[in-house]
Amino acid sequence: MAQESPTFSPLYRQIKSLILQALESGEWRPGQVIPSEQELAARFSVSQGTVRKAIDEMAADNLLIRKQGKGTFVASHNDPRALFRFLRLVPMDGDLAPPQSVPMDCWRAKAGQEASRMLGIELGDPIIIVRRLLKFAAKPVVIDEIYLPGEVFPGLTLEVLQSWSGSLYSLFETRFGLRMIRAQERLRAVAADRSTSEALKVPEGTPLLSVERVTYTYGDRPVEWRRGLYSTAEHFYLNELN
Amino acid sequence: MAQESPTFSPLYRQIKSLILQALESGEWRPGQVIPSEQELAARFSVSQGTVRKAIDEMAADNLLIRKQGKGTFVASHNDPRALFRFLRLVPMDGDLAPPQSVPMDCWRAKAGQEASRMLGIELGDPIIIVRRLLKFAAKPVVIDEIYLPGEVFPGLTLEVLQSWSGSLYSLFETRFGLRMIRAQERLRAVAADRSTSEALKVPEGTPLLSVERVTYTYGDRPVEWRRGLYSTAEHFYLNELN
DNA sequence: TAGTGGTCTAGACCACCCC
DNA sequence: GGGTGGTCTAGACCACTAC
Repeated sequence: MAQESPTFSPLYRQIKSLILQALESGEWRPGQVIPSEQELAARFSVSQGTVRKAIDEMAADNLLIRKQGKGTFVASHNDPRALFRFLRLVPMDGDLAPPQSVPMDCWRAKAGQEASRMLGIELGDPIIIVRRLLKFAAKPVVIDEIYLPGEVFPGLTLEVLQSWSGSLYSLFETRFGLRMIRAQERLRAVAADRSTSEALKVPEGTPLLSVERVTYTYGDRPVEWRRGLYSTAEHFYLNELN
Repeated sequence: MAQESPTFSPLYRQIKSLILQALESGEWRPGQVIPSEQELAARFSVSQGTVRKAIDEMAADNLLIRKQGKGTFVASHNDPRALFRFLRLVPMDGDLAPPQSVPMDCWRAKAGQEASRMLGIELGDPIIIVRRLLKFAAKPVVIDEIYLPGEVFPGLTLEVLQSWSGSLYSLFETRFGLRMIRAQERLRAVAADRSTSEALKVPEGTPLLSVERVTYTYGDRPVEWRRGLYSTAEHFYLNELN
């Protein structure tokens, strides 16, 4: 008889969003354990099974990582397994060695039409632009141009980038407390222009894979827009379809 | 004290593989309902919760589709929602209308080096090669060359292809009882050769997206290898990274 | 009203990890 | 031995669909 709420949400989803809030607020940091399922069940006054289902979904979303016998951990880009989560480039023959990131340039600018739309900020807001090279086995394969909202990355300079040995997202997470959750990539084929061809050491006009990526943090907030040009002479972009 | 089995498999996974077997054997066909969770629980002598967990995983794998109040159904490529499961091409501005498939050629041949390796068959085994165009809004965007193991597709001819109005995989499923489960794509950028440029109506040398796909049916058995050349002037390949 | 999947609970036991 | 996540069960109730 009672009016059902038109936006009915099961208990475990409410628990999920409470845990999400705690993550967002930094109550538990990347790499750390979160409380056990029993503790969370007590804290939220629900059964362990309900907490379990919430955590199940978050583990499927790559937000948490379960380890039997040890506990549940906040996912981190410092984890070496996270390195290839957003990088789908694979050498055509052989081994999947981690690439070397070579920051080449880093400067400040004002957001133009496209950057403001992609990053969800106002026209003219401060942004940071990074140019960097990705090398596989000492050979240049990708040139990236990365656009970041200036307010989110205070104090980001070329020096900071160059002195960091891990991945870019690992730097963002450690230094700016910003965790990348998901991304969307748009791929096209383009011809190498002069400066790109020099950077990647390919003839001008060579077909390259253009990969535009928008990356989101908690709450589906876009915090990075980048365009990469991939030389696919000895590598390909691998995609699993399920 | 007892020796633990080194290949321990929980009950719900055993149930899962039993249900998988039933699917493979054709006991329930694509689009049909499978028995209710209660019935399956009785059949396998386990609790409903265990069956439920097995079905949960299979739904996540896109093998089954749950519909509250109605039942659980075998996933089918005849379902219009399945159309874009393997096709990641999206128009740059606007609407996602279903493309039109235009089969151009279909002939028999013997498997060469590459085809035999990709399809897991012997060198010289009979294969079928299909060439077809994909049109979006009446404009040619993709040219596909598709390699199929001959034994799996008896009686496949250009006529059969041309008289079928649905998707290719929907034809395979309906006519040959073959369900495509997952696929792996390798993307590169290449330059359009003469014949491709004519088919896609682009200048020779235009950068194109080369998409090589291997598609698998039950039991991870490869049953299709195709190479598509995508014109990315007005479309892009969209990929979600989670 | 009856049947389906979806949620929630409580409790028992198993597998794994660390002390 | 004691803690963690992982499995399995049984039962109650809710939400949705069909008739």
